[in-house]
Amino acid sequence: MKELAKNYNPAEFEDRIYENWCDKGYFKPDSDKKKPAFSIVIPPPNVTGQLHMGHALDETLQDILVRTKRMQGYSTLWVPGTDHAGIATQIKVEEALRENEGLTRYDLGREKFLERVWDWKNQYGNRIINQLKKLGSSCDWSRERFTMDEGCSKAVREVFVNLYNKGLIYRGYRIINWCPRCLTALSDAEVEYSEQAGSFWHIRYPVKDSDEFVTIATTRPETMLGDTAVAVHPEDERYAHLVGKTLILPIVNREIPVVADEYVEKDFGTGCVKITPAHDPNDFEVGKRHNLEIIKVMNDDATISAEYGGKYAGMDRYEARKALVSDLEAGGYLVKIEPCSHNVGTCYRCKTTVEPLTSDQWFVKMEPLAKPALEVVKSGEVKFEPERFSKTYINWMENCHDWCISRQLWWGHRIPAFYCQECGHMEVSKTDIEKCPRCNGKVEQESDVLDTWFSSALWPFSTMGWPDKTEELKRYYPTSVLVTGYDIIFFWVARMIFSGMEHMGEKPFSTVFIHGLVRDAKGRKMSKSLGNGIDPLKVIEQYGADALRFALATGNAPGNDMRFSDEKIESARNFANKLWNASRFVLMNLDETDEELLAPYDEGELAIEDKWILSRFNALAKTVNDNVDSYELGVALSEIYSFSWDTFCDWYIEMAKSRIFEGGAAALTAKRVLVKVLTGILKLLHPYMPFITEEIYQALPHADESIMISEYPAFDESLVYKTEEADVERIITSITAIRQRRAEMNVPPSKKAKLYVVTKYADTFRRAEKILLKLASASEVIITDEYSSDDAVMIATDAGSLYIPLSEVIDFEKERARLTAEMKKNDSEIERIEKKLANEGFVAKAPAAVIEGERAKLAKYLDVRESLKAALAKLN
RNA sequence: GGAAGGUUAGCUCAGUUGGGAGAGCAUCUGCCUUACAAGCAGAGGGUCACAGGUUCGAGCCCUGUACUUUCCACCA
Repeated sequence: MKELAKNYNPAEFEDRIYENWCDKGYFKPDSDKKKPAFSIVIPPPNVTGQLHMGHALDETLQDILVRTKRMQGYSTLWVPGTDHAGIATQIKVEEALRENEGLTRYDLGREKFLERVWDWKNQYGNRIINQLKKLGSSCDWSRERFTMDEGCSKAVREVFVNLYNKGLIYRGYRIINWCPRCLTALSDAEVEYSEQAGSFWHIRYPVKDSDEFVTIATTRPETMLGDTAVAVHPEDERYAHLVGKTLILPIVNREIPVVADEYVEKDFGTGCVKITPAHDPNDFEVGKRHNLEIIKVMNDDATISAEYGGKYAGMDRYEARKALVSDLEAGGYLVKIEPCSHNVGTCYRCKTTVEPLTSDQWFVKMEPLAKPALEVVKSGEVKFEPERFSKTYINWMENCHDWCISRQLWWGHRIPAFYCQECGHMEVSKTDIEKCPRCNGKVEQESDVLDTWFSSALWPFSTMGWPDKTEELKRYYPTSVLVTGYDIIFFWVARMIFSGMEHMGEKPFSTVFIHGLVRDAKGRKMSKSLGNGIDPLKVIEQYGADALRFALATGNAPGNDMRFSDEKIESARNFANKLWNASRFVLMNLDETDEELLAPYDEGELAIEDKWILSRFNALAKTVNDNVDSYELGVALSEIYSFSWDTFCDWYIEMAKSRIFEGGAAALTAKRVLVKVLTGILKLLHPYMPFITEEIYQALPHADESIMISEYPAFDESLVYKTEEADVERIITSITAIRQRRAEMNVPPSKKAKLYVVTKYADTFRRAEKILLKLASASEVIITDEYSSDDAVMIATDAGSLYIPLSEVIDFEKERARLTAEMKKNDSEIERIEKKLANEGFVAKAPAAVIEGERAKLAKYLDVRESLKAALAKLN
């Protein structure tokens, strides 16, 4: 038997334990085919990223599920891996390149630059993986994947070509979201909107060959360089006469028509809208309807183009805006400037204001893919937990536009389209080609890469070897549950679902377990710019991974955001310390052999408190299992917490002490029960706090090589002891009442006093005598039919009347007042219940169990009344 | 404009089919009781946002109001 160190110091054992688990191969799925399968694929963190609290929460929840299922006898597979994170990674490498060498990626060229990114990936790719290990994650590391590894890349090509051949991927000249900082197109999901203060410029456009003007209102005057029409509502009488007329675009002096389109709101602004098809999604649609010219006035970096910019060419879009406004004013075209606030789209990676512009891009046609993906959620085949997030999903899926998947980056999966330099033919191919299949001319591959999320969407099956028909897919697909934050339902969850349906013909997972964000103590989002992020690794260093996991897993409901604070982590650490010390106590009293301690006991030797704690533990096992099944991990954990601390430590250990210190057969029984229940607690807790539970388990007499491969406690019918539970609850009630009275009278525990008990549960009190002596500061327990003197403190409980002769500290006047007050309160309770039971509606309609409960309560209150009556009679 | 959530103790939050509200931290009192002061024993503290409704019974279900958070869409 091992002894535990005097103080709980997680840093001493966490790494050692983790290494051992890895060495033993416990994280690999059990090959036993008879075991049911349970599988999870990790939401792959960015390969160059660093562990943050969001990961820590996500990992913790997954690990809790995986470890629980593993102990419950499932063959569990948890696939780890990382994401190449196109834009994010490329930006980082470009920044380093600029800082260290003063170079841009163009200086290096595509090939050389990509070599640098791979170097970077190889340098930092392990960092995040090692950080995940620090948390205790029980992933099968032998199956670690990367979204750009060979297998995943193969899957990406397969999917791209299949979708292209089905007409679900197409190339087109459309208006898209463009980030002038990242120099790439973005999907709708990658644009974040933020409310910004702006201005509403009212500008006059003269009507050709007339003195008339129309006044348009715009928030983006600089785009007027690309105006190709002004639109009014077809039923707007104010402007009906102008429809079909021609306007002279100020400054530019280009002629543009007035068109009628229902898109225009008569009552907003001036009722006239300038139409810039190249730089506004709505205008683009209007332009299509009226066959308007598309004039793109901006370059990729959002400077004004030389072709259409005139004197503004080369200016940044905001510079150009300023210059234009001032020129308009000078020319007498500016009517007024109104302040207004409007939503501006920004790049989700760099927060630069996106520029809508027309461009040649690749798209995924969403409508046909969305259909089955909606069906599978609506039918409940894929369930969101909590349920409300399915509405978020359905709403998005029903309204999403085609997905722009091409990115003007270098880091990513290069789109497998090949353009013939001779005949212009485009060939989409799973394998690289060099010659045009039509004219044998030289081909060049599309330079764009795919959206990062294109490959993440395939993660549940690409990591299992698809497109090959592998054993893994057969056994572990669909996966059991996906654990992720609500912030990537659109980016990732939705796309995995339609991808799974399309390519596998089956959902990728049965349940989507959604969690919220981890915020700082003040409720703010943790962010680099605020500098309020809490580093999980530092927390682990200081408090241990178990404390971190506990703090993250408890105290909040599924799907809700949570705050992380020192107070929370300290409280978690304190719990670990409590468990540590309770275990130390048990261990320091074990001097028998492991065989003796683990030997099955005879039920007959059990004391009532033994049966009580076994029965209570059994109920706990049921609650924990039930709550895990319904993804209420926080509830499960807090049940384990309060049982361990309040029930086991504060009551059972204290009760067991008298027998333990006495020695002999009774002591052995007590020790066996202590070991059994403590081990049970450790097992239930192991998925939540894997390290400390293993460390203690190894020190205790134990049957399995490791706690993580032991069997998870489950409800056991043979361990229900209703009678003993009620008996011990009565004793606890009595002890609590005695302590309460003594505390009120300022009698220290060290001052012992006799305890006279008048009760109908004499046998129970007799069996609990030693417990009462120890926990109720009794010098002697006298069970009697009647207590006749009037010199004692009287305590009325439903278990009986308790008398403590402490005449020297008693103020009889106060005693009388207290007992009278208690009587009054008790009577009002009696009255309340009697009234309830007299209510015909209640008796007729309430469930039998509820009525029975009320009757039992009434009986208790009536017992208390008897006790109080007797006491008051003595005082009067 | 649409949708979802929140409003419960001083603070942060639980509260799972409706059956007289809980935890952690904080506060107050008393304890170094041979596992633990990161602890032990007690105590105080809540018209469960507000107004109606359903029900024998509502923190929980329904309607409305107020404040608040987030997401989506967007009228230039």
